[in-house]
Amino acid sequence: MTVVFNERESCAACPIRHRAVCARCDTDELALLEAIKTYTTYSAGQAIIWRGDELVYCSSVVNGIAALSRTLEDGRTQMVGLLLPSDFIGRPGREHVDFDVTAVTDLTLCRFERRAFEKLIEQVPHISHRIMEMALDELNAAREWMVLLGRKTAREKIATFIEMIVRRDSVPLQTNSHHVLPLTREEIANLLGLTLETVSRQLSAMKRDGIISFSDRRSFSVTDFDALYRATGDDSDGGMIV
Amino acid sequence: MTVVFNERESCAACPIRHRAVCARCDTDELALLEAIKTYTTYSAGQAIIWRGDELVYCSSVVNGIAALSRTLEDGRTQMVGLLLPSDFIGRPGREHVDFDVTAVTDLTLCRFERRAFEKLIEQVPHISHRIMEMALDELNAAREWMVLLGRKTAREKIATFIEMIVRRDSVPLQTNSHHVLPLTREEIANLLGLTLETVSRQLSAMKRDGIISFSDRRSFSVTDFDALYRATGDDSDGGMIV
DNA sequence: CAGAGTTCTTGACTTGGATCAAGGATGCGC
DNA sequence: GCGCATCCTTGATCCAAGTCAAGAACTCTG
Repeated sequence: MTVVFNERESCAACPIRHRAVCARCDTDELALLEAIKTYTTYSAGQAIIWRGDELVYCSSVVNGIAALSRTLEDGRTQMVGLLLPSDFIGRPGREHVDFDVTAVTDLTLCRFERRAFEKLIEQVPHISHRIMEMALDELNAAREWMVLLGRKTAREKIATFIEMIVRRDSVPLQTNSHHVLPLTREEIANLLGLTLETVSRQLSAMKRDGIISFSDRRSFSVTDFDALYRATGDDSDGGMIV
Repeated sequence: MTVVFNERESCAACPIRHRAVCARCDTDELALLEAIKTYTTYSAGQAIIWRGDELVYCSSVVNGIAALSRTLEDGRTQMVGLLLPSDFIGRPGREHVDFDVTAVTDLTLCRFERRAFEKLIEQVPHISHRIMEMALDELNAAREWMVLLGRKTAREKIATFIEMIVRRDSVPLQTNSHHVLPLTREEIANLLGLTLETVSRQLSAMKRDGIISFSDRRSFSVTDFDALYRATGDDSDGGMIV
């Protein structure tokens, strides 16, 4: 299991030191961030902020998973992103929050008061440069997800999601290693733009087809990686290029 | 109509001077960009770059509209963004292009050789800071679009699209001002994750319902703005906050 | 380990949007 | 201003995924 980061440790020992907004900072710059940081923890399922709230803090995910989502008037909800360790929450320069943020698992955030953080960004180009890189990467990921939401079938969506989980856990890919679904069926549905029944049916179908097998409802392994990849509907060229 | 920017004019006279990647630059910094810029033009329908191509240039749209899109193996295509004047194309730090880029209308780009541009970014924090802002805004827009693609009905998608066009053209909003659809029915379909037949039917339905009226196939005005807004399916609170 | 609340699965039925098909409008080149 | 290509509209039919419903499998609490 993940070792929980001890809050008292310095930034130098932080598990996301080399991937988060601080990645490009040298020791002096890190000290400036360290001076204004605080940690907060949330337990699984807890709401963190709501759309429309005043944006008081910008944060990095230290460990755990959070979700960004939007709910329409009648209750339809769409997740627009999963936030993993090192991912950034908040938009420096904005007064209000644009999406609901929820803790999917138990979660630790490294938090900066927004105004102070904005001042720091002006002084420390390494921070804005890093946020630029991260935002451009996120933008790419969001656009890939738009293709999934707009054009893929339920089967392709599920296959893409499974493949994403597997790729995230283990490079290089190997058959039969064990993976955990971090989300409930309903959360998967909200991420993929489906209903929970369709998610359940497609997972059962992929099990029946010998592509994946479940040890319990949340744990699976891939039994036919080729078939999984073919089921994603992705263009075979481009997939390799990245 | 839009006045076409004369290439020979300096950056100081550029129509996107205060909105593009150079927006935060002072006169000296602008000179550095000016030294490496070149202009290129494309005519409507022309392909600019393809996914997988080597990323040689980063560019800003000076005038016209470009589209970012991705096509799956079997030909299904999804637009993942419209690029309007001042929008940025390319990802400094990446070797390859991630999405196809096409000129939707006649188009002028202000272009920088990628390597040189990356060096400049390291020297001039105002540029990376501006790209950070722009990328975070784009990310928000992409996420809003994900909600549309994942959860909205055909009618809501079309209403949201129309409302977007109208808002873009004219603030404040007024009934009966004239607007132009910059895209064909098929392009609208690819942007909204629909088929061209469904787009056509929904536009006809909105005409029948007295929400919009067409003077020709590409030009319309809004006859019932309230009904249009209600048809978007958007949450009434949040919509106002932004 | 009993009972209550989740979460998940599966079946039966419905439906919104896709697909297939035909014809009309518009624009462009010669 | 005729011929051809593109773009758009409308109708008929189909099907993937949504909805509604019931019950099974977990899991948490006392």
